[in-house]
Amino acid sequence: MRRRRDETFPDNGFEAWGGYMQAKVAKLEDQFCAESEKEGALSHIFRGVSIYVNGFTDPPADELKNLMAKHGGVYHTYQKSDDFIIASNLPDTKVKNMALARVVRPEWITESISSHRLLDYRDYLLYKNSRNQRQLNFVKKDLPDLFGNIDRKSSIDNVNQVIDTVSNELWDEIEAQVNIEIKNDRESSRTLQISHSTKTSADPNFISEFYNNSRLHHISQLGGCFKQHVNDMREQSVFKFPARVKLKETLEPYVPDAKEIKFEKGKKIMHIDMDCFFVSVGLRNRPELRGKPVAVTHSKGGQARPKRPGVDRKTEFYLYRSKQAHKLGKAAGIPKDEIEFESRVDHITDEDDKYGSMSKIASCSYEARAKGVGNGMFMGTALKLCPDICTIPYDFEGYKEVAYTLYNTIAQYTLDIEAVSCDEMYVDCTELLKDMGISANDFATAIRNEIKSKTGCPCSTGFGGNRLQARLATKKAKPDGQFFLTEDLVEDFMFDIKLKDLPGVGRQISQKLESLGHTTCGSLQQMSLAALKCQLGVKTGTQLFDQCRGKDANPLTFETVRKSVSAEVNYGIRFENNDQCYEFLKQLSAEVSLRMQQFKVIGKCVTLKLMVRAEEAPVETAKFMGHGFCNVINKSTSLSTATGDVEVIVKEVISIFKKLNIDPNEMRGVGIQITKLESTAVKLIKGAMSKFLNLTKPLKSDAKNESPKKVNADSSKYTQDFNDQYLSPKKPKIELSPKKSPIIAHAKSPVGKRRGRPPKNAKYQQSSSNHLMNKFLQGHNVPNNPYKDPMVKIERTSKTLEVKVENPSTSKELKHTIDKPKGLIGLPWKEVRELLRAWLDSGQAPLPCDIKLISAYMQEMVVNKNLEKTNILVKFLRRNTKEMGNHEWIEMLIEK
DNA sequence: ATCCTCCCCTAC
DNA sequence: TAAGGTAGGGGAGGAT
Ligand SMILES: Nc1ccn([C@H]2C[C@H](O)[C@@H](COP(=O)(O)OP(=O)(O)OP(=O)(O)O)O2)c(=O)n1
Ligand SMILES: [Mg+2]
Ligand SMILES: [Mg+2]
Repeated sequence: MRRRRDETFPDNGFEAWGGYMQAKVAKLEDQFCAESEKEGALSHIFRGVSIYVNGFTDPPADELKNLMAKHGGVYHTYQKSDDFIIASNLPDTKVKNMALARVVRPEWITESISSHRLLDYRDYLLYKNSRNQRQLNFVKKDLPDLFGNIDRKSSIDNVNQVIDTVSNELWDEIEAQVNIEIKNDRESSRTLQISHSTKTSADPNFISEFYNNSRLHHISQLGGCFKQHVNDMREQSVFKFPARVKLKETLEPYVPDAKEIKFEKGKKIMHIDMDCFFVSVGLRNRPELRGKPVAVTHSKGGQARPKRPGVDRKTEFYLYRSKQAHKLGKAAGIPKDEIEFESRVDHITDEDDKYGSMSKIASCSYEARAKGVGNGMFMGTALKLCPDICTIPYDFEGYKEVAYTLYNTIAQYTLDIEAVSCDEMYVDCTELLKDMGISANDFATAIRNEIKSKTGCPCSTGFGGNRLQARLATKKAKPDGQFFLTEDLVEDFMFDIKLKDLPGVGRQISQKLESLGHTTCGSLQQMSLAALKCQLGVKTGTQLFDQCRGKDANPLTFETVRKSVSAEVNYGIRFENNDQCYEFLKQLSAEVSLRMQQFKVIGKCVTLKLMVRAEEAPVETAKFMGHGFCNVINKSTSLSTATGDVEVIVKEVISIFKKLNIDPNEMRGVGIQITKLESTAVKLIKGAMSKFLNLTKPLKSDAKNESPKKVNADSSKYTQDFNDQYLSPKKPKIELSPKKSPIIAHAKSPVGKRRGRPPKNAKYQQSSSNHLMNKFLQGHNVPNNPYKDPMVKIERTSKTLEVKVENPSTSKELKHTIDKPKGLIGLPWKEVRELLRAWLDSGQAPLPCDIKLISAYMQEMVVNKNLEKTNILVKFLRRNTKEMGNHEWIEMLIEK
C-alpha cells in the first residue's frame, strides 16, 4: 500500500490599428459616466474607486459594472493603472503577471455594498504575499507596535488615495480589528491558532499564496511559456529576419580566413544562458552590491530563532542520509555503512543557531560561488561558507521581463530555437551564420552586447558542433563570456570535464559512477559500452558513452508537444481532518483544470500523488512547514474518455484518496497530474476558412469530438481575456517599452514536433488537426523562405490539404458549413483576429461563405453583448475593405 | 514484443 | 521561519 517509502492598456493586438483603443476607452468612459449620472446612484461608497474585471467572477463583470455605477464607482472595460483588478480564480500563470497588491476578490464590492460602506480592500486581496500582507492577523504584543505596522503598510503599499480620502471608515475598520486583536491576545493561544491557520493548506487562499512565492513554480511556468512562445513564433512567422541585415551593417566586413573556426559536422549550435540569472536581475537596481557575494532567497539569514517544539533535525537528517546511503549501496553493490558521500543536509545546524536557516538560495553571484556557495543550497550552509553574503529578495516580474527580452532578441535573428528554461536556450546558428556571412564570434559578441544593453544583465554563450558541446562551452564561458568548442579542441576539452557537469548526470548517477572509480569524462572513456549499459540501463548507458567523448546525436527540438499537465504542493500541507483534505483536492483540481483549459487539452489519465510522513520521521519537520521525510505514493486512474472537467477530476482524485486510506494528519504533500492528453483546440488555417472547417470535421470526429461544450465555451472566453491581457508583442519595437508586460503565457494548441523523437502517444498526434497542419507547414523550415506573407502560406496549405484529403464531397460539406456556420463561434478572440488579419492581408476577394462565417460570428458577439469587440471588428473591417455591402448589414445588426 | 503503471532521475 | 514545482526521459516488472 505505501510505496517505498501602460501604456495603461493591455496589449490586445489591436493597438497597431491606429490608436483606436485609446479613443475607444475614452469614449466608453464618457458614455459610462453620463449613464450613471442619469440613473441616479444609490450610494457613493465607491467614489474615486475604479475597477477592472479580469476573467470570470461571481457576480459576473456585467453585474459588477452595474453595481459600480449604482454606488458611485467607475468600471473600466480595459485596465487602467489605478484600477483595482477584480478577479476570483486566476490560474497561477496569470497571477504572476499582475500587480498582486491590487487584485481583489469581487466580494469586496458586494460586501461593501451590503455593509453600506467601503470596506478595506486589503481584506479581500486574492493574493497576499509576505510583503504586502496585512499584518493584523499576526501576533502583536502591544498597540504602538500594531499602529506602527499599519502606518508602514500604508506607505509601502502605495495605498490608493481613494482609501485615504475615505479613511474615516477605514479607521473604524482598523479599530475594530485592533479590538479583536486585543481580545485574542488575552486569550493567549487563540491568536497563534489564527496565524497558524492562514499559513497552511487549510486556508482557502493557501495555494495562491504559496505559488505566488514559490520560485520553482515560477520558473516552471515561465519555462513552459517560453516553449509555447517559440512554438507560436514559428507558427506565425514568415521566417524573414530583417534584423540580420541591420546587424551585419554594424559589423566589420567579414574576411573568412584559413583559420576559420570549424565545428563538428559543420553544425553551429549555440547555447546561451543568463549569468546567475535571479541575482543579475536583482542587481540591476542595486549597483552597490555588485562585486559582492549576493544570494536571492526568502530569508534574511543569519538570525537564530527559537526552536519550534517537536523539531528534531538530527533524526530527520539521519533519515535522509540513510536513505541516500541505501540507494548508493544498492547501486554500487557496497554495504551501505561503508559508503562515503556528501549529503545536502550535512552542514545544517539547529534552528536556534545562526547557521540554521533552511531557506533555499535560488541563485548566487559568482563572488559567492567562489566561496563554495551554490544555487539550491540552504541559507544556513551558505552562511557558514560565506558569512558576509548579502541577500536580496525575489523579483519575479523582473525575471519575466528579462527572459522575455532575451528570447525576443534572439528571435529577431532566427527561430531555430529550443527553449530550455526562462534563462536559457539552444539556437541552431548554422543557417543564420551562413546566410549572414559572419563569424560565430562576431555574432556571439553582438548578441551578448545587445542582451546586456537591453536588460542590464550579463549572459554567456557557448558554440559547438552539437548540443552537448555547446552547453559545455557555455559553462566554460561563464561568467559574462563566450567560448567556441571547435572540432580540434573537443578531445582535450572533454578529458577534464567532470561527469557531474554532463547534462543528465545528476547526483545519483555521478555518485554511482564515482563508486565505480570515475569522476571525469576522460576516465569514463575507459569503460566499455556494455558495462555502462549494464550499470545504467541501455539508453542512459549509451548516452553517457557518447557524452564522455563529446558526442551527442540528439537534434534540437524547436517545437514541442505537451504531454502532461500537473499541479502539486508539497509545502505547508497540514490537515486536521478529511474535509480539509477534500477541500484542498478540490482546489488543486480546479487549478489543474484551469491550466488544461489554458493549454487547450483534455486528458484520460488522472494521477494523484501524496507525500505522507514516514513513520520514523518526526511530526514537526526540520524545515518550517516543509514536507519532511516522507513516503511518496502515486496512484492513477484511466478514464474511458478524456476530460478537463473539474468535477470529474475531483471525483477521481477523491476516490483514489479514499482508497488509499491516509490519515489526514500525516499528509505532507499533494499533487494531481493529467496525462494521455488530447487537444481541444480548433486549429485554424488562416484564410480559406470554410474549406478548412469542412476538411477538419472528419478529422475532429475521428478525434473523438468529446470536448464538452461547457468547457469549450468557458475556455474560449477565458482564453480570450487572457490573451487580451498577455498577448506578446509581435514586433521587436514593443521591446522598447519594457513597461509593457511581456507575456508569453497565452495558450496555444500544442503542435507536433518537427524534429526529434516521435511522441509516444501516437493517438494524440493523429487525432490532432495540428499535426496535419504542422506537416504541411514544413516548407517554412527551409532557409530563405520565399513566402512573403501568411496568406501565401495558407493557400499553399489549403491546396495541400485538398490534395491530401480523399473525401470528394467537398461541395456538399461546404453547403453544410454555410447552413450551420458555427465555424468561428466559440473560437478565441485571438484566433479570430489572426485569421481576419491574414485574410485581409491576402487581398483575396472574400468568398460568400467566408463572409457568412464572419457575420455569424459577429452576430453571436452581439447576442453575447460583446459590443466593444464587435465594434472593433467592424471598424477594422471597414478600414481595410472596400467591399462594404456585408458590413452595412452588420452595422444594422449592431444598432438593433 | 508491447503496453501499462509506478517509480526514479534530472533540469531549471 | 518559508514558500520543497513541473515536465520529460527512462527503467522494472507485471499484464496482455
Ligand atoms: N536549484 C535552483 C536552480 C536554479 N534556480 C533558478 C534561479 C536561477 O537564477 C535560475 C536559472 O538557473 P541556472 O541554472 O541558469 O543558474 P544561474 O543562472 O543562477 O547561474 P549560471 O550563471 O550558472 O547560469 O533558475 C532555482 O531557483 N533553484
Ligand atoms: Mg543561468
Ligand atoms: Mg539556466
